[in-house]
This record gives sequence, C-alpha cells and structure tokens, in this order.
Amino acid sequence: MADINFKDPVGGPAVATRPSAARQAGPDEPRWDIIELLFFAYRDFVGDADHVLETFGFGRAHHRVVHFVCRYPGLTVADLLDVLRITKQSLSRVLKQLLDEGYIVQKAGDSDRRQRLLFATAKGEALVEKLARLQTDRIAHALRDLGPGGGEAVGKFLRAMIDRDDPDKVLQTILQGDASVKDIAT
Amino acid sequence: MADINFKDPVGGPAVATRPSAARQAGPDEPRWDIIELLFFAYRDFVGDADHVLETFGFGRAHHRVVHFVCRYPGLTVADLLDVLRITKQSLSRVLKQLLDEGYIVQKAGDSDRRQRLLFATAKGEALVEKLARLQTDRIAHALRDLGPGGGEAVGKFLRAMIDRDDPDKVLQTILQGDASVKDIAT
DNA sequence: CCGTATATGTCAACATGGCTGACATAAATT
DNA sequence: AATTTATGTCAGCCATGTTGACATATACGG
Repeated sequence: MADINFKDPVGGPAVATRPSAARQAGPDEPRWDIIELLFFAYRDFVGDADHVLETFGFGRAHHRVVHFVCRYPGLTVADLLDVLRITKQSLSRVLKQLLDEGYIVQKAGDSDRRQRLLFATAKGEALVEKLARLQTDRIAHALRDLGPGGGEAVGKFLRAMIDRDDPDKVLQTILQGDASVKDIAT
Repeated sequence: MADINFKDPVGGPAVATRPSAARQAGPDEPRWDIIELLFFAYRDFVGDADHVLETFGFGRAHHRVVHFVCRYPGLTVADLLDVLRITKQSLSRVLKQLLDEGYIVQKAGDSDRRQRLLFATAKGEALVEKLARLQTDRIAHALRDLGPGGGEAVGKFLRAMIDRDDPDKVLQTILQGDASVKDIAT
C-alpha cells in the first residue's frame, strides 16, 4: 500500500499546496488537531455502543431515545424532539419499537392528558446502563492520566462547545450543572 | 409543555427508579455528564459545517472525504477507506461527485500505478478551509476560558479516547503529534 | 511469461434513519 | 363552539451506510 506522500503530483493537474501537517498552529490557524481528534474520538466513543446495540437489533437512534428517557424520566415526546432535533416521524419509528419491546412505557400527563410522559422500564434501564458502562470505561481511561484540573477542563471545554441559544430543557439542566433541578420544574 | 418531572408515574406500570441527576458521580459511577456533553458538543460541532454544506449540495460524507484528502495530500483510496471505515462503494458515491465537480483530482501512483493518489484542488481546499474556520472558531471559543494547562488537557483527553489497536496511517501521524512525519513514509 | 494477488471501479439490491406533506384524534384553550 | 396543541400515522423521498458479484489494470512471485 502506498504511503501518504505529502507531495504534489509530479506534472499533475492544478492542485493546491499541502496544508502544514508538521507546523505548529499559530493564532487564528485552523485547529486541525482538535477537529480531527474530535472525529476519531467520537467515532470510537459511539462505536462502543454500536456493537452491543447490533446484538439487540437496535441502532444509534434507539440508543439516544432510551438513554434520554432513562436519564430524564417523564420526558414528553415534545421534549424528546427538542433534545434529539429530529422530526416526530423519525422519532416515532424507533420509539414504537422501544415501546413494543418493553424498554419504555408511556403514561398520560397529569395536568395535560394529551401528553405522553415517557419512562424507561427496568429492561430499558439495564440496556442504558450496559452501554453507559462501556462509554464510561473509555472516558475514565481518558481522564485517568490528566492532572487534577484536567477533568474540569474537559467538562468546561465540552460545555463551551455547545450552542447556548434556545437550549431545550434537558440541555438547560446539564449546563446548569444540576445545582438547581427544581428551578426548571415549574 | 410539561416539565421534566423527575418522578415515577403515579400508579403507573412497572418502571425503574430514576437515575440520580443531582448526585455527584462517585468512582465507577457512569459519567452521564461527559456522555451527554459529548453528544451535544459533537452535534453542534458538526452542525456548523452542515449548514454550509447544504448550500453546496453536499453532506457530511463529502466533508469527511475532502477534508482528509486536503489535509493529507496523496492519500490513496485504500488509505481513505481505512480512515473513514466505510466500504469502497459508499466512498465511491461521494468521491465521484467530488471528482466530477472539481474539488479533488486523482493521479496514478508513481511506484504502483494501480493506485489513485488523491489531491484537493484549490476549490476543494477553499471549501475545507471555510468549514475548518467555522469549527475552529467554536473550538477557540471553547478553549479561551480554560487555564493554561486546559488546552493540553483537552488534547490529551481526546487522544486517549481513541482506539489504539490497528491505527491507520493518518491516525498514526495524528497520535504521534507530527514529530515524525517521515517515519511513516517508507 | 504466466498465474495469482492487489487496487480500484461499478452494478444491483437492501437497511437505517433522516426528511416533507397530509391527515386523524383527543384534549386543552379561548 | 371554534381553534390550537400534543401526539400518532401513512406514504414517499433522500443520504449514506451495507453485501455480493464482477471487471480491469497492474504488480509480483515462480
């Protein structure tokens, strides 16, 4: 197999000169390093769950749904749509399967009986925890060799990467750091 | 709209008790915080590029291809398949479009003329830089308020999140921190 | 030189998970 | 009573992943 040669083609067509792979990024230079690290890190991060999900006949879409329902019991369908930013038709497909197979149950809202509050069953929670365990192991390993301030820096970085305009309810609780859970309960 | 109520349904069907949203994560507890922050951070990170790509009639798949070709000129098709971990048929669809529309050019390998070395054109590089600029702005903003060691911690964290078994050539250069580019050139 | 392996390309079919548009129902709201 | 809202559903389209089969050109080993 050929190597990455970092050269322009000899006598080839008009091509751009290569971006520096060895140069240090100055101020305002694209952060190629972080961009690519995010790609690879996220790929492997979700890959952990993907393998397990396959044995259940589920995909990533099912994971996201059952994860957030498990973590935020009583989430409504509308809330879930805000979090996932997909259409109700897309959600419906995977949600129906999770309901049919007993990973999630619905309950009509108390104050508004049109709403369908969603709850994970024990079965659903077991799946979520199995997947979270895999991902947590990877995270714990990645945090292990960071200094004491390293973990906080990573959390701070990730929070600052997230859009602040129009956060949904789940995102609000996450960004507020759990300090005021009751503040979002009207 | 209903609020996330963090309660079990009254008299509802058998559901699991809620995971703690307000409790601090102890050792060995799932890192719900990082798991969810990664989800939201990556969603918004790739969202930046998605909007621009739409105006070009391209998707994320096109971005990944032209990005890595631009960054690692002379990448072969096989190299690219290793990096993206997709099938050659999937790659072929988007690569063909990028070739047809003049974002990428091919050149037969020097030592092995079966190979198709890939290079971004000026047009391709302009697109990649436009997208990288957006993502870099987000990254720079997220790194801004971290202490001096914060940036290093983030890089170290992301590197440690990546699988080390069987890294492709691109990943090798990234993980080696650019110190020995020529080491990978046989 | 010949046979086999490799690098790439292509066709066809299929799965997942996004999307839009249209429409139905029940319950809340005015 | 009329309208709005929360949810569900049907039908079809698109992007992007998959597998399997097969073609071509080139490299390589005997």
